[in-house]
Amino acid sequence: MEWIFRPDAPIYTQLYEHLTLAIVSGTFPPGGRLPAVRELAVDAGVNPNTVQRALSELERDGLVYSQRTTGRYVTDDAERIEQERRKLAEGRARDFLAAMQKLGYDRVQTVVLLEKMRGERKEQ
Amino acid sequence: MEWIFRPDAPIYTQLYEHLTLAIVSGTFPPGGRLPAVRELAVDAGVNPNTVQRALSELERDGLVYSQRTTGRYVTDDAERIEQERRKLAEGRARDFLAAMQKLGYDRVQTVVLLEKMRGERKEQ
DNA sequence: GTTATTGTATTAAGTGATTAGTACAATAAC
DNA sequence: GTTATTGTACTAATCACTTAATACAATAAC
Repeated sequence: MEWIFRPDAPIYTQLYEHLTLAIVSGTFPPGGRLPAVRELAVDAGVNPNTVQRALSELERDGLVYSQRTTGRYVTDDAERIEQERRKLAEGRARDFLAAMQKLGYDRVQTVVLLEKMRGERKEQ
Repeated sequence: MEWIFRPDAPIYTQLYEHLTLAIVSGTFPPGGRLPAVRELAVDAGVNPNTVQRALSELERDGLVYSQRTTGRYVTDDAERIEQERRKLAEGRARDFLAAMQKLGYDRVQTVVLLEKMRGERKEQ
């Protein structure tokens, strides 16, 4: 995994987001074991505590759990993972619509804009 | 104007965004004079320099200009303002589509989700 | 039962950015 | 020409947050 950190946000935040996406998109499959804290830390070139912090948040979200001496695992609950994916998507959508509304775009205008932007994006 | 600042972001940033929206949405009309730095500062309950910083960014964007002793004014150039509004909207849309793609939503699914969220939002 | 590997807790240091204080500069108004 | 009002510049202090260092705890493996 390629770790590149922007300087404008905390490392642990970026780790957290990367890992969340990796789980939600299936890169780390349900029930699978994650690399150990120290392993991830070496891999990413950061302090173990920084990784620990990111993983704690994932645990808080219920996406991973830890077993004291064997390591950390992605939750078995595939439904939970899918639920998280939907929750993240709806949050994004909600924020987006609110921002567009503040800019004076009603929903129709918003969708029209999205359609107009077709072709700009890679693939999809 | 009601100034409420969240603790999770710099005040000057929030001022900048508020003021940008006020200009772009016509609350501060083109060519109109803005309140003085010290006036805004008292109104918002912050240090004048904090207001100054936000206004500097607006100036950098070309949305306002200052005349040394008479005050600051919104640009006359209505086209420029509309251009900024579009630019902001397109930026939001771009970021949104990118985030949704990372979550595994293609464009069709994204629009479907937006439609499904109708009724949740006030007015519009 | 010893050891190695795992996660966890606690504390401290560093770092950077935001905000405030204060003084300066320009000019419109009278 | 004086004054009041405006924007501007510079420096310093505060503050909060992130990261690192270090030590502890649990248990699987042998």
